[in-house]
Amino acid sequence: MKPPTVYDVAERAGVSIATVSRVLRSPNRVRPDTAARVEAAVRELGYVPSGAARGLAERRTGVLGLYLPGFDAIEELTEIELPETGGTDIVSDLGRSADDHVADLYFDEVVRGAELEAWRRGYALMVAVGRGENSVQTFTDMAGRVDGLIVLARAVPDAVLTPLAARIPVVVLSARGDYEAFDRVSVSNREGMAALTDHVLAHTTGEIVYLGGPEESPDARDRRRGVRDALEKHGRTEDVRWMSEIFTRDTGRRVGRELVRAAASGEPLPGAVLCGNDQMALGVLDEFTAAGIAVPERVLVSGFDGIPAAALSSPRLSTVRQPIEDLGRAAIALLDERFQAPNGEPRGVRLPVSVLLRESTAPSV
Amino acid sequence: MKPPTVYDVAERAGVSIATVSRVLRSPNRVRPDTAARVEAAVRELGYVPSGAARGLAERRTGVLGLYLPGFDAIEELTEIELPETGGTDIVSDLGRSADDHVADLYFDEVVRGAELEAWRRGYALMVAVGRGENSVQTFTDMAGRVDGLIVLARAVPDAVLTPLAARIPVVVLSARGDYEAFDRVSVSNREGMAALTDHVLAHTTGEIVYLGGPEESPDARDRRRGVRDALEKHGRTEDVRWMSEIFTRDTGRRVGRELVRAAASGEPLPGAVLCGNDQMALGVLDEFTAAGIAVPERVLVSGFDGIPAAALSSPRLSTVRQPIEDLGRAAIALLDERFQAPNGEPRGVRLPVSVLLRESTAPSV
DNA sequence: TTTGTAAATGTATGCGCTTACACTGAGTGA
DNA sequence: TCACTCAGTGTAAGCGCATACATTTACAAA
Repeated sequence: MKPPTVYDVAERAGVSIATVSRVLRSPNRVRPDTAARVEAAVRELGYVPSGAARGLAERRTGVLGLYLPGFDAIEELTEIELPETGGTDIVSDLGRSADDHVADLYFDEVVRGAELEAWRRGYALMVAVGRGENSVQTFTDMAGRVDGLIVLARAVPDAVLTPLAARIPVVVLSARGDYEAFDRVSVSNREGMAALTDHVLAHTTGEIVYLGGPEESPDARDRRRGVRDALEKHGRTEDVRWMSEIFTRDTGRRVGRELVRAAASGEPLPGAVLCGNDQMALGVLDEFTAAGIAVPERVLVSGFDGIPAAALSSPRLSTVRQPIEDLGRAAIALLDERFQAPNGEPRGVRLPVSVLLRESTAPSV
Repeated sequence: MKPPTVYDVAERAGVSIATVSRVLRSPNRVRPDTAARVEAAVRELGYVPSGAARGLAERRTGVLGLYLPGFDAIEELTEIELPETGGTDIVSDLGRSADDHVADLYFDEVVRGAELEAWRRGYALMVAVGRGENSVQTFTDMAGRVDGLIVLARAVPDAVLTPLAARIPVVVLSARGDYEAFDRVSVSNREGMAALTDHVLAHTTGEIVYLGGPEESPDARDRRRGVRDALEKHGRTEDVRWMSEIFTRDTGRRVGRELVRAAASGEPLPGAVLCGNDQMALGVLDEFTAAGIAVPERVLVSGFDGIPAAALSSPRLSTVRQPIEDLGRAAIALLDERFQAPNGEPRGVRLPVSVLLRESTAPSV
């Protein structure tokens, strides 16, 4: 049974398809009684206009796209069970440690921000993620169905992105120096880290350990640069021990243990351990706390990201909060503005970060 | 400058549009060298196939839809600033209470689950939310552009949903007794609450306070029924004081204060305070802790939902975790199966909940 | 060489809608 | 009475693609 079309509605209402279309698009251009007849026919047939046909005829879809590179969480997904019976699973959850519960998938917040802003402005949002070798395919697929597109920097080869940008508005997220031909949104990663480091340097004269993320990560690089900026400002570029590790709480614990051990064997504790993200910093805190090393009295610790857990630790963690959700929102806003002014100069928006000074770097009194 | 079409590509490659289409859809049906020529032309022109045209011709889009009713978070959104300069905002965040930071928008997880599963299965997901009086419009708009649709129960009038379901597969989320003609997914709200209550009743002989959500909320109603089920099982339906309030932490605090005050003026403390959600329970805990009333030694407290904060409180909160993310995932899975078997019986999937027994209801030793 | 067959490609149609343009008829002013 | 408007409606032409069917080509067999 085929879905009804304008033709069916037109026939039933005794009008032409043009009139049907008008009733749906510009109701004030038809006489009220014909409109009523058409609406009745629509209702009786359960007619739903085909978005594809409309999009084709109108050359716009009212849909915005957000494209993200694939991430592990998807690959790890297993088949979901579909029980009809439900049931209750009773779990004794006593004595577990209250930790990595908070899945802090960076993308999540971007997606949510984009969704909220898109909805607010009356667009629908289509989200797709690349998977394996089909990712370019997935991307162009999506590009073909939207009026504008948001892409995470480096998620798509330039050879694909550049020609596309000539067709529809494209906003690049987290672009750094590159992508100057595109509208783009980023956050002040580097400045934020510099400001936090600045604060820390003002409160300790000891050695600084910088526990940063992997060399390849652009985020990690920016944050490292921020640290260096602050060190240079204070003329203390020699006081630092640089480390590059993966961004996990376990990494933080491991490094924390090493520092504790070193201290036990007589070496001085560093004045501060700056971390490239909150998870690492929490790991370091875990070990310091376990070893009875008082933070911030004996050593300062700081993080980056502003995840919720950073406000629940003890001591609470000084950190830099990135407005990730705003990243998504701003991108949608940029797209929307680009529709108004298709040929303006590319805009680069930089969102401010918040340096949250909390107990873990409070100057020892 | 108009986007290139198959015609442009065909002309450039010196072939017909049919061949271009074949190169894109079924590459093994064209000679490798023609394919190469076409691909070159595609690249040179920056051709991106129109999703609308394709959808129209193929009568499918590869897109699934998720429709949610509007919620306050959107209405409250203000215009976002788009600064070009970035900057750093330094905030002294000392001494703040570490609390409602975690925005636990129920929908979030549904959306995320649906996204993950859709991506995993190679679909794109389109998410839309209804806003004000245009919501039906938004809904049909979306319905016209997708191959299948997920809708939250009651988000759309039956008069709209029923005829649509004859056209494309529709899955209803959180359907209760109704919606039997649709594929649907729900969780064992009632059974979960019954199981948790059962556990609590086994560990106290005192009065039970049930601090539930608003009467109108179907969720609240189901949970209340679960409590009643357990009370009946234990023959203690008289031991309970029922309360219906809005689902906030402040509500919990207010009620907590009342109980503390009553206790101070000589009334006995209840044996347990069961709450309709975690936020309320955390509010109650806040006040008990502040007043020095030991939980679980003097009174048991439980929540519902399994939000992250419930695992970070002290004592940690016993609660029932709903597999919200799975709700979204299961819905997508159902849709996908429905594509295989368009005419099967409607399926009702019930997902199991997990009762998480933690310190807040641990039997006093 | 001719013929048969399969692979490769082209032609033409239709998917369901919007909209420019053409047409109709009722109302207007002269 | 007769142009002349103009609101209301119809006609028809695409929008860009996939694909059934028709045609051509390549190549093996006769």
